[in-house]
Amino acid sequence: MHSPKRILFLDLVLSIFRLNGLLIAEGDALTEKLGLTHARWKVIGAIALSNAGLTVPGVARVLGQSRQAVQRITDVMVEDGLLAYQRNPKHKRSVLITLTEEGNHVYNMLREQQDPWVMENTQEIPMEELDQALRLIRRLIKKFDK
Amino acid sequence: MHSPKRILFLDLVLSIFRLNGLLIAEGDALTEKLGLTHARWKVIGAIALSNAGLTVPGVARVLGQSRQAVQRITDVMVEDGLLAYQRNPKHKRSVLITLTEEGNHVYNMLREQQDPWVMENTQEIPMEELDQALRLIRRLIKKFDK
DNA sequence: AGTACAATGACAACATGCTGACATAATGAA
DNA sequence: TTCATTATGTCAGCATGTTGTCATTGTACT
Repeated sequence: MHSPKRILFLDLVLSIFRLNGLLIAEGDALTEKLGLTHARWKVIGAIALSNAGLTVPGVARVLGQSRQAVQRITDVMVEDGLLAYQRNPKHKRSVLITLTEEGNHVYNMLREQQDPWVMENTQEIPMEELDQALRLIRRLIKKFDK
Repeated sequence: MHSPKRILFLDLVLSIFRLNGLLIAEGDALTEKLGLTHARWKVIGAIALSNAGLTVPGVARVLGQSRQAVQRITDVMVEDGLLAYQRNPKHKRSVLITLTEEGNHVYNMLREQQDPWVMENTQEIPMEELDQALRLIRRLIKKFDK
């Protein structure tokens, strides 16, 4: 049962693992000067993109991670002055996470690094191809995310 | 500079992170009964697929990981009797990794789990789409793997 | 042959992810 | 309202990945 499809799929899985590792390395390199890491990059991005404000479990849901993993990151980022916890009118214990002034500044600098990086890595790739790949990946995500 | 392409690419990056996490969870679930984990799944697969025999840094190169990470896994798997280190005629210190009888047995059982899993998750997806996505991902891997 | 450079094993420190467990708060159903 | 269920914060243990360092072995070049 070494059908071509089987090989193709396992190849795809291994390639996802591989690309994931490389993207983490890219993220770390990209954010090194800012004192960030790839994990903090993900968190600060999620918070910056939210309009209504997010709680810790909220960020975890957005990123598809455990709330404990996110909590550990945000706690450190609050210590470092990038994030602040604010009272949540809708919940007595579960506070909202916001960017501090410094956090906003770091996010803007992050964007200045990230934008050329995105440009550089997509300019030769047609949007059509990006879109098709994204659709397949989303399809697989939906399959596994139950 | 919120070009559609930029959004698309960042979306793709986040989706890769997400799918990676889900695949790890799938791998853990798939191998749980065999006493494996997703990391050991990757290693045993790499070794089983190699004809000539692999060293620890060799496995690391195949998987795109650090040799130290692989070494830690293989050491435990040797302790557990799944792998064995054998003298390498080409190198005094860097031994070859082989599957023990038990390791082979576990790999065969792994295949019995893995094959239906692959079937189930690809039967509705045309090979063409898998192939296109794989090509794009490989293209990105090549870009970042320098 | 000799020597510089690369590859390897071994150990350590650290970042990040997961799950489990427990107490407390929020929510929904009877 | 009361009670069961769910959500959340917190702490702990563990698996896995990274990088860094050092000693040793292999390789290649002069």
